[in-house]
Amino acid sequence: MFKNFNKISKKWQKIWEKEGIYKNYKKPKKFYVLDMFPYPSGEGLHVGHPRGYIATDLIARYKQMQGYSVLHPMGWDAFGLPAENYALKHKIHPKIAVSKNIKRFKEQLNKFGFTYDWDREINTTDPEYYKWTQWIFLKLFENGLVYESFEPIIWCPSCKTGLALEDLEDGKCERCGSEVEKKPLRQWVLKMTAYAEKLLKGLEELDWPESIKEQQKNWIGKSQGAEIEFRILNSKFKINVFTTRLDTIFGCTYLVVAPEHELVSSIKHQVSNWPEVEKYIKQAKKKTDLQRTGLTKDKTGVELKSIKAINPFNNEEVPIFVADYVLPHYGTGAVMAVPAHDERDYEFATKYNLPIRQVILSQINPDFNADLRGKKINKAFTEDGILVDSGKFTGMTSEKARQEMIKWLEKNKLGSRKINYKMRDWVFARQRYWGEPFPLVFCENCAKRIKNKKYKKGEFTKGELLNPGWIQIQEKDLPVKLPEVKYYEPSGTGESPLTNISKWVNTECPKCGGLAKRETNTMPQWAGSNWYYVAYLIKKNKKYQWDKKEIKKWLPVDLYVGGVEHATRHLLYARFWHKFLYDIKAVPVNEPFKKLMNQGLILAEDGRKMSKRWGNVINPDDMIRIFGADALRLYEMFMGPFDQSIAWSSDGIRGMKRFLDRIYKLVSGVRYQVSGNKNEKIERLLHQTIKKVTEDIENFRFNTAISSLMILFNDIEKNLQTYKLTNLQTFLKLLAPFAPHLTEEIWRNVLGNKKSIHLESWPKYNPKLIEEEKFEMIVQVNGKVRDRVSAPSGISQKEAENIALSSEKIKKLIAGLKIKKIIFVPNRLINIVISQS
RNA sequence: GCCCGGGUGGCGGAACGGUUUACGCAGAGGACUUAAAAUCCUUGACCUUAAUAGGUUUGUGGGUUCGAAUCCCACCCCGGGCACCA
Repeated sequence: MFKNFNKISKKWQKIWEKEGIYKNYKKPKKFYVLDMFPYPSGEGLHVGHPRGYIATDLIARYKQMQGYSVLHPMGWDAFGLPAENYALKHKIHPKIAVSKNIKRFKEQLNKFGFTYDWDREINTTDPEYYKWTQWIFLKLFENGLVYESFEPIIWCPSCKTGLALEDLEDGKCERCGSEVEKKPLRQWVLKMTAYAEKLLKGLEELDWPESIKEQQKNWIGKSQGAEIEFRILNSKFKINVFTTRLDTIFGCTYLVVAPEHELVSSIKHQVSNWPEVEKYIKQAKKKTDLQRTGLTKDKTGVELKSIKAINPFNNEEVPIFVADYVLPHYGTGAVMAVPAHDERDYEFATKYNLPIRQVILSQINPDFNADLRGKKINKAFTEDGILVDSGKFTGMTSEKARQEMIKWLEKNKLGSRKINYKMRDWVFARQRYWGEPFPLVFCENCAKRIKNKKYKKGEFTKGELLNPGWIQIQEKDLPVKLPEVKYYEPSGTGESPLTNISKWVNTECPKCGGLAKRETNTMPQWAGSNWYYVAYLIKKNKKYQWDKKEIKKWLPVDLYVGGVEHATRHLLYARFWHKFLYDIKAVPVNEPFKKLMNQGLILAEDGRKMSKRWGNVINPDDMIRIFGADALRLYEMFMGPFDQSIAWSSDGIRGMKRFLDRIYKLVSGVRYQVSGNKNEKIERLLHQTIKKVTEDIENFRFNTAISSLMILFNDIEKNLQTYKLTNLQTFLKLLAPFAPHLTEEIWRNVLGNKKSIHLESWPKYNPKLIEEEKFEMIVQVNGKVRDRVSAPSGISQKEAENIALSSEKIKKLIAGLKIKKIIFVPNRLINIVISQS
């Protein structure tokens, strides 16, 4: 190996830091480029982690050269289960573990020569930081977007905490892989569903990968339909059902309610087979969602005997079933079953021998109709069609019928238009130590006062009235600090370990001054990452001030880079909080991240994920030691398309080192023409490269940008004597964002420039200089390449024909055959079409 | 089951209606060296041919087109997401 650049790299990193070349925030145009901040785990970084950071760094440098004020900060997401589990395993306090890990991560990152402004470094576990996490929570609470719930939630028996739906992977705990259970638990829940429509709508204007938008859209899961009221025969009770297929209602032959449905217990005296029903319900409630909804599972259910519901459209009496395939938390927890037109209902009806009645005819496939009508149905027809046997709606299309039927429902006050979302409210409490404490206390006295309505108007906030007894800590008393403890193991009882610290728990009520107890649950890991992109903007002297001027200056984030795995977690949560902050006018824009890019994974050479378990982890420290930071940076960008997963290759990085060595060798060892004659060929290649590299960086096609830089350099090497110094300087500028250390060394040390290359301006290309004067014309006969001839650029079809037809090869091929037509693509090719003999 | 993304040399990939295989890696041959490493030069899919040359080839099969890796239809395989949402 020619030269190890590590000393050089370190030298420049120090100088850049000292000169503060990345902290130029005075330019009028701003660019905020953000990485998804890492979780400082005990394992340290492997070469896959920095792939996104290299890209953002490259873009930061590129934008700076284009004259932008570039903000590129970095920080640590350090609360939550992984840090706490790591601490438990290694028997050190999470606070110590976190600071140790951060130190390690920072060292590793700094070796890459990234442009981070470390003055703005943030850490979600810093009380000064979580003061504002708590502040946002208070605002949510105050505005009635937080409620206490005692519903059974998902519980991980290994992590000993409740989880949100989003924390599951394949129905198992995303952190430890354990089978989860259901457990009734006191919970704080955020009303994320109140923002469902805004979250969905906001997606439209975002420059995000379509697949991520699609994932969020599916997660939000909007359906438009109708809610219909079914009366119960001989009873005051009613059942409301939600359907998106109102047009099929004449085919409804029974109703199904979830075991949790309130109707079931309220009318149990009228149910003749109650013991049987009760048994079924008990069993169903024990199951987790996975067991209940697992795809292999057969549908089961039990009829509520002696009870009938009345279909408001035809006054038909239909039986009612309890079945666990109906979900309690979606829609009304009850459905009208139309077995002829819904696969699930069809399956259930077939199993329990219930009538199947077709009311929609297929317009596309009449065979299907013949089968359905009269004869035995063997499959549900779930598409739209034409209504039959549907009273006055017969003959309408599904679309039209849905409209008319809703009108009819609304007129007769039997139902209405309704929109439902799959997304659920966010279970926001964890029964663990290592998280943000809630800024809430419980006061018996205030609870009583609220219940007895003995309070002054305006004394309690919306949230306090919604959750009687829960009182907000005042803003001036934030942060509520996480107490220092010796033992922080989760109790497993569903109570947080904080419960045992009576000194901390017992406090004074900020409202009435009476005795109060602190909330002992903590916030989930995602809380701190919900607003960290704002935190960078408002940090000053280790403290944070909600500085609206700074926020306005920088938001939204212009470019956000990170992994796809956050599609329905962090990226949805953060958008939710942001939209809330927008509504209370704490931020000036309604979406936080304008453009999003996902980096692909870097897999180990064996094609598996890098993991300690497989012993296939590649450490960037080693790569940097052997090949240098620039070679590693360049290689990670060159490997393949940025958003695609790709396997590491230890040979590949060697090639990059070779490329850099060649550059250094050439520039430091040879004299070049300081002034030379104008060389059009070189100018052309140079300007083509400027264009290509610029466009490729804009489009995240770093691999092809690098390859065009290689093409240019190969030519420089070959024809060195014809290149001018300025040509070489242009090449170095184009390479600078990719290989910042080497280019800086050459720029300042070898070429003797005073100012950093990273403060130079980005080269511009001249479109006129790109045009070629000659081109290689492809001559095809019947679409097959038969010859290549040199031709002047811009020639007409006639001229091209003459050139093509004078080619000996072509003459031979078409001799004696009739030319049917000639296709000419200017500056590219000519295709002679002849009749086949 | 549904929704995305992807199948191109020995390998990573490039080209997204017009030369398939840019650029890089690995390989082969050569130069330098006592030798090796490093470096530099040459080479570069497959089949037929002594060579010239011709033919085949972008997962498979069909279609549109003067011309398809690229557009359309059907199927196969790999990766990811969602999953009884009425």
